[in-house]
Amino acid sequence: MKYWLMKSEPDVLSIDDLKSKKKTGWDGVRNYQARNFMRDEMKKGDLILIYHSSCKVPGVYGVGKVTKESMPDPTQFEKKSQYFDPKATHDEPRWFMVEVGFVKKFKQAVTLEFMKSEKSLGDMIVLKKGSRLSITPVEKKDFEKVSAFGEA
DNA sequence: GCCAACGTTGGC
DNA sequence: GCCAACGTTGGC
Repeated sequence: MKYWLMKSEPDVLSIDDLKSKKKTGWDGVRNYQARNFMRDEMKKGDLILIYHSSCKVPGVYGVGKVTKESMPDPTQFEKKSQYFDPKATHDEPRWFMVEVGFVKKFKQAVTLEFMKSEKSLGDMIVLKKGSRLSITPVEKKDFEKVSAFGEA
């Protein structure tokens, strides 16, 4: 089993949205590295730190899990979608997603500011300067530490 | 709103 | 295949 961190803007999908929807297709990712993680590496049962970006207090707000593995992202075929990709075909989809289920919302957010101050989390990719990747693998020890902080 | 960092595109 | 130009991300 692997561990991941997935970014979302709370205006688009917040941890509360995920809680009320129970699960959702993680559509709209248009970055090849992130796509490859979803297409090839994320497996059912993997746990996910749900991170909120582009908001007042960026940080990890809860935990999700992979409930369905790799499938074509339907928004690439929808002409009216902002994620429409004219080069994608049903025979050869370009973009893939996984389905993410709600696990829990932390008692307290583990903020970016806090994670930066916590030297033991220094290896996390999301903390690296200039890191824009919206899906990143997370080490088990870091997942556990962040979870512990969130539930403290 | 600014801007550094990064990814993608396209001319050559 | 290089790389300049452009677009996007995301913290601040």
